[in-house]
Amino acid sequence: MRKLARSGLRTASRAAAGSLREQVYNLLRKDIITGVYKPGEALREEVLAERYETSRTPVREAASRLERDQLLRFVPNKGYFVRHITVTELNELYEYRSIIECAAAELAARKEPDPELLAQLKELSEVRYRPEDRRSYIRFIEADTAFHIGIARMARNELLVRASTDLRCSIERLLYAGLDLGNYATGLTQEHREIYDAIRNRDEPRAREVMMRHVLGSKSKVFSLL
Amino acid sequence: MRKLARSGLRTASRAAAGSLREQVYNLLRKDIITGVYKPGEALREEVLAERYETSRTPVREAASRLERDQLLRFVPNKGYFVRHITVTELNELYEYRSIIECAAAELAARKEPDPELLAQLKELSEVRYRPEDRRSYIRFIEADTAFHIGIARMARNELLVRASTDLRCSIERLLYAGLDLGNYATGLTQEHREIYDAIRNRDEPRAREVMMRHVLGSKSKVFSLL
DNA sequence: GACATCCCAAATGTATACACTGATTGCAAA
DNA sequence: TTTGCAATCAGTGTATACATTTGGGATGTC
Repeated sequence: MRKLARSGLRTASRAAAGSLREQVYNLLRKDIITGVYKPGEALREEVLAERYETSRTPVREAASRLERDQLLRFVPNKGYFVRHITVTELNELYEYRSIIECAAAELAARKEPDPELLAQLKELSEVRYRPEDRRSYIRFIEADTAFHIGIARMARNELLVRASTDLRCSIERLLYAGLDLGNYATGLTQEHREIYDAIRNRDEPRAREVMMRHVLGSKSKVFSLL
Repeated sequence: MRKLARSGLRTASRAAAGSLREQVYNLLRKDIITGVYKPGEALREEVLAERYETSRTPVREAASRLERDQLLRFVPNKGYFVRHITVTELNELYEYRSIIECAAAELAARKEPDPELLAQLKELSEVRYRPEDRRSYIRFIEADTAFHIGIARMARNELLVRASTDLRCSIERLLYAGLDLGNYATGLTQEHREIYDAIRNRDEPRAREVMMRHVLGSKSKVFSLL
């Protein structure tokens, strides 16, 4: 049985993707974000181990990370459950997001820019999606994530980068939920461009302000879908 | 050998302190913060397992949490190392701290206060320490942590509470380092009182401003010890 | 003497067996 | 019929055996 598993796809992908716990983390994270597992669903270690062709140990380590990412809830002696997002938590999420990302935008505008990062940011800010085109929407989500994390990178603060990265778990999950609900992301590209411009112009107050509008706009779009 | 371990102190403390991984996490965290392990020191899973009278499994889970807390650095296939704090990281730490804690103070002043929490905050803000008295200084550190996390609680945002809690790992470590270096914490009690007053008076701009001064003051004190 | 190669040892990475706990169900007695 | 107790079971908590990787040291050759 070991031999069989080892000889599968896993071995090939392993060298590329790192340790099993990382692979499981990435796969499980994606499956939760994209809605493969429904909120409230119980995830048992053994079942997950089978599904991802590994043992409980890497699954446990991946799951405990996902608990920190707010995607899973852990109950001692009971197991892991896909988190529900309550309205209260949604409010807290966007409040926190505005704190982190507005600070990141302001700092990104303040500090000496890395030309390469700036160029990447420009490209990312121009990614659009076509309504009704699921694939282009998914590409947009990925660009959106890279854009927002890129701003934290420009702020040159690893703790902010990490906070932004952590936030994206929850945000992407909402964006994927919006996928089935209509044209969530209308107008976001234009806002991204404004944020980029403010940062390029080293205009700190405007960078903060435009980012705040962007976050609040996203929030009200999400709430309108409820 | 198992039997022996089970019959030791551990069994008694276990029910109180929760699972072994939690116990190991708390003990190891404390030992790193208080300087039992020196920066750069390599911590091997098996050795830690012996030291805390358990096996590698809970140690691994505790260590991976401590890596997220910025107390350990993990190198694949090599192990865990107690983190050095560089000057760059110290700057980033205080920059991030000011973002999180100023936002928390402002929100705490904005939102409807919980009377019980407010009373606790008042008490905590009054804790002083006597110079040269190591024990009173340690009590002050604990009160300081509870005070700052308490403000995040008043802000009624779990994500902020968590961010503040995470920050305290690194901050406490600095405070314990200051323990051997002199009267680090002079004047902090007075500043705590000002922060408390601003929050009680629901004065948002002042809460933010006083907290900013407090954080920047702490930062320059830490830097002066280098 | 220096360098390259191979092998071994030490440490983590993973799998799995065993322990413990909490919940549920079934049975018996009131 | 209802209630309480006990036994069983499902699932995590922990320990440990085994696999894999990596770095260093020893040995051999140029």
